[in-house]
Amino acid sequence: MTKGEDTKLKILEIGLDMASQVGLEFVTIGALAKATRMSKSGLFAHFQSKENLQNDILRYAGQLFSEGVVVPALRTDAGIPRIRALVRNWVEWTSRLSGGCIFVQASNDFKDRPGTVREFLMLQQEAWIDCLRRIAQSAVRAGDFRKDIDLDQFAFEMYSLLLGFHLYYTLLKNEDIEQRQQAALEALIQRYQP
Amino acid sequence: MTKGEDTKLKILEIGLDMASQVGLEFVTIGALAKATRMSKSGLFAHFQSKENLQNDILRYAGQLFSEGVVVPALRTDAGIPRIRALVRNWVEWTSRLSGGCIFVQASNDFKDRPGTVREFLMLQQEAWIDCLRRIAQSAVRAGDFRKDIDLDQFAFEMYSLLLGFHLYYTLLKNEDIEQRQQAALEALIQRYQP
DNA sequence: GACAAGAACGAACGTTCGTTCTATTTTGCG
DNA sequence: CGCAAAATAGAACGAACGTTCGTTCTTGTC
Repeated sequence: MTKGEDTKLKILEIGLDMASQVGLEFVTIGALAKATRMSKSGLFAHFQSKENLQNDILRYAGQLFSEGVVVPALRTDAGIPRIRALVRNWVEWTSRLSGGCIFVQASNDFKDRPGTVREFLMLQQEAWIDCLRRIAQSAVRAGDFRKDIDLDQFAFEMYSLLLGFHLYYTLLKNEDIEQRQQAALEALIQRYQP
Repeated sequence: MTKGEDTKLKILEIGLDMASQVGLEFVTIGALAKATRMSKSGLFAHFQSKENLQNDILRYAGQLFSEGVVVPALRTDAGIPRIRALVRNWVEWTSRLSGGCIFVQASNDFKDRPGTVREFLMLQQEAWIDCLRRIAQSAVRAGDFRKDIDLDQFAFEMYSLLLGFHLYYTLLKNEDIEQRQQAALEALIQRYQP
């Protein structure tokens, strides 16, 4: 790892956390430079444009998300245990960043901002929903879910619970919400069982 | 209605729609002045500060929300029909603004921005959740829901579905999502029935 | 230890931000 | 109509924005 790659990673780490709080558009070059104790121009040289910075932050987040949420879940037993693991990992991922899930934040920010950032976000979100779909399918194969269920419907309801958790958790600072969400998850699981 | 109040309303109307798309922080004085064909200073005189503008936009939205979502629902029969009406109104409210529900947008934007705007948003969201709770309670009284249900749990699950709808609708432009959400709502209702 | 390449810097660019003046136009009332 | 008050405009402010430039400091290699 060269020196440049090293500092770039540190920038992305701090930028990611900052973005989870105030949103990608408010991770200004100046503010990020101050937070990393660098000069604006020195930092800027790593990205050539703000759009690149935003994309790099999201790609970096995507990597962490994959490593921290999806992959570990896929290592658990297929079926309901895997679903529970995925949710647990997602909640933990969301609590790790000080502003919650960066993708939820950025999806709201960029839904009406055409460009490469939004394009990336749409792909990421589709991929995430597809992940939920697959995990439901593997639950069907494992015999934990009925065979006639609607996978997309499950993915939607599952993600909705996470989004509900996210709002209660980030804006309202609701303490009990993880239990609420877990209770809702169990009810959701039960509805899809044979 | 004096001339000043009239133009102020027009400003708020356009500002509200703009805010639903790009977020309250990006409704800049300059951009809003251009959109309303006014001068920056002429527009600014109505609000004295940007924070006032943001608060006024949210208060205006709160009024429309109350008139368009809550009040009409309260005029329908208590119980399940009222729940369905509330959801229907919320979806319609969300589709009316070109960027979706302003409160969902702003809640994400301001969750880590201390100030009067966030304070208002937290109160508004608490009030909305309380509205969901009450409507569930009236369903209990009407005999549509069991007596032993957890009202907060219902409110959470209900709002989660709306938030899921919101993301699919605004970012992913998913066409089928209203049906999905309706199906999930019916399943949710059934779980709480006697 | 010399030396090219890479990394970080400070200063400045034009633009836009929110805000504050003063001046001008428009409004509504006697 | 006349005139104060209200409403809008125009110009300017310091600060911050993203970006560019040329320069300096730091690497790693021969």
